[in-house]
Amino acid sequence: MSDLSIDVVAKAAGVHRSTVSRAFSRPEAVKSETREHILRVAEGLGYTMSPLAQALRRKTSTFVPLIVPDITNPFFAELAKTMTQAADERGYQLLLCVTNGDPAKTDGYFTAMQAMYAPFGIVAPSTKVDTKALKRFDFGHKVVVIDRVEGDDTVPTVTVDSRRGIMLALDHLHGLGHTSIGYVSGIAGTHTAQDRMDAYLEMTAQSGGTPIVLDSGSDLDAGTRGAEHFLQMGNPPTAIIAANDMVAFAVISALGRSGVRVPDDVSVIGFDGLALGARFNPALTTIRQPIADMGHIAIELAEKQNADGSVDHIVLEPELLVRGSTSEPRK
Amino acid sequence: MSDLSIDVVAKAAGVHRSTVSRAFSRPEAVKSETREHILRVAEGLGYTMSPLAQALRRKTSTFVPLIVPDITNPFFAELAKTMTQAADERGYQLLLCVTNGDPAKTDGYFTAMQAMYAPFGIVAPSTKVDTKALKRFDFGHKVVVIDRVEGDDTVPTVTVDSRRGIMLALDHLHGLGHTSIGYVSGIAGTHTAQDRMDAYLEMTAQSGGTPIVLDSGSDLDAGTRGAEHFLQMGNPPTAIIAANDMVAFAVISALGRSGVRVPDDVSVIGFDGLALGARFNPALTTIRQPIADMGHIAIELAEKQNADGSVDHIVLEPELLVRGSTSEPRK
DNA sequence: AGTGTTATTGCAACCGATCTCAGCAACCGA
DNA sequence: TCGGTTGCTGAGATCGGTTGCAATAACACT
Repeated sequence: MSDLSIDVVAKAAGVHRSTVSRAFSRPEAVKSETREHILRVAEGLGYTMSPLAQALRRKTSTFVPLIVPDITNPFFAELAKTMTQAADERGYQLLLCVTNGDPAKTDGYFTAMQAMYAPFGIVAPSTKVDTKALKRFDFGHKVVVIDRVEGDDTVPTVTVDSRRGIMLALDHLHGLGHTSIGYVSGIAGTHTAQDRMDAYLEMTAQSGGTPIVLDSGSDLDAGTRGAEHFLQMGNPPTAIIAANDMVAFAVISALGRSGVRVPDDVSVIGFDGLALGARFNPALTTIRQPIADMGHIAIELAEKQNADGSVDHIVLEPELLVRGSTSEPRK
Repeated sequence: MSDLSIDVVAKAAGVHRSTVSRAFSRPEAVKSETREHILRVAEGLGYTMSPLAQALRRKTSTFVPLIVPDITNPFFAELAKTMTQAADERGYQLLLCVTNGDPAKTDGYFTAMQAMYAPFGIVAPSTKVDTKALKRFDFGHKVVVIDRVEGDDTVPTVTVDSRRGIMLALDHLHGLGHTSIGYVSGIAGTHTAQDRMDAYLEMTAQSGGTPIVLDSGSDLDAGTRGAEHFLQMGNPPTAIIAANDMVAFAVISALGRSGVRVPDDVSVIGFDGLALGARFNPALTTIRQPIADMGHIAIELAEKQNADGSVDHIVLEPELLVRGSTSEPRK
């Protein structure tokens, strides 16, 4: 039950250890008869190959690091979940690395992963990624980023169309009859977050409205501050777009503490489409990002880059998810 | 910048590779002069030891698997977060393994971790753990379980005192004037979940009340069903204890959809103390589990067992966290 | 039968460390 | 001055596989 090395199996099967090795990793190079015999013996012994030894010799492994700033944030949690699945559908093992937003830790993970011969990595950043830093590691040449990156086309990315998402939100709110719509930024200092805000600013201006940015911070308290700001206004907007679901939760919670009801007094729409939103009070209307797709695509992109060196930038379509936190403005 | 093996450093420092090895892993065995020189050279080259090679040779590594059923569940996410920290404070690397409740996957992770020479593992189960299954792996002898386990004292555990937690909740509610208190179970089929429910049953009976179990399922929809049950009652309880925070969220959300207000119409108290609860609407009153402590203690227990073979069962004290979802019953 | 291919398998070096053993120099006491 | 420690370093086997190369077997063809 222990100490099962390849030599043990080899002996038991009456062949050389290299043959056993081939039987597992290059089946076509072994006579099918022999192979089956070996496999049977191995099976009987309960033998599995050591990924460590394999990686060491092959100088490549199946460990795929997913680097996220905070696993406690449901967005990253959902990403981690779908990526785990996507990864082992393809025979990889996802290694979750949590940085807490500390760049030093990110660096640490990169060197570690390089040492583990990870074939590539996925980064879901909380701030604008510094591609130069990424490339200080030769490993950094094989990274897929879940965000838009600026000024560097050499790293594959997957994102959703922020403008389109904001447009969906705005259209939904306009359709309900809202004309005064506020915005609360927050949490992530990524390009994506920036894009959402820019889109909001631009599009409300275009439609003749006045942008009302309730808070533009990028920490966890943006939602709370946005709500406070809202409460202090003499003539507050009738609807609020939150940069992401977590912020929307915070906004609604803070508003509720002051007796402001959603959607009765003000409509709130989020951005992310977290499963959790369906269990919020009220259930959150939001712009859904296809998180599951993002996971699969990120891995495909990485594999593609490894294979033929191509660098793609995939932009996914978001989708409006109407639940309970938006309604017609009260007259 | 690449191909940095121990031999390269050895050559550069003019010593044998075994000396370099010692300089890193057994500093006291090398003349301090030599050691410092080696370290300096290594530093200059940007050298780090290969954890793979180390693990292979030493037959022990610093990889610590944390096996959870669902990382999307904030409880496990918070656990993962604190354990990550606890782990690398002690020089371990936490490997997050998500099973989705599939025992086969759990098995897979165990063999994998055994192959990686993990010194021990932590299991946060979603169902009663089968210690027999655990021990089919020699690795299984070095596992700490985050739950109470029955009929097997040989595996270390860390839990919180469920009875005490329920008592805290009941006392709080009684103090506010509630006499009719319902209960919604849910999500986890663990001993812990069982204990909470048993405690509720027992203690309300003791205080002369009638237990009202709104739902006793153990899936994600228990909360919703519990709320439905509540709505159909002619004379519903004035307060509800939820087996955990996620269930409480679902209860409040479902209640809200039917126009029932928390805490105005009914008080709801959760169990877990998730950070997310503070951002719920209303902010959730709950029984806080010391999740951070659990993480640290789990690792300590594992190390202790590794060191002297001792098997401890730590029971932590929960704590009442009063936020906005409970108030006096309406008359 | 003789020769050229091709399919299989064994051999042995190698991946990047660790660790036991042995060698050697400096040091101690008598 | 000599045997006995002690401190430090080098040699080389080893962990569990992989892989290029050589050897042999098997088969095809003329």
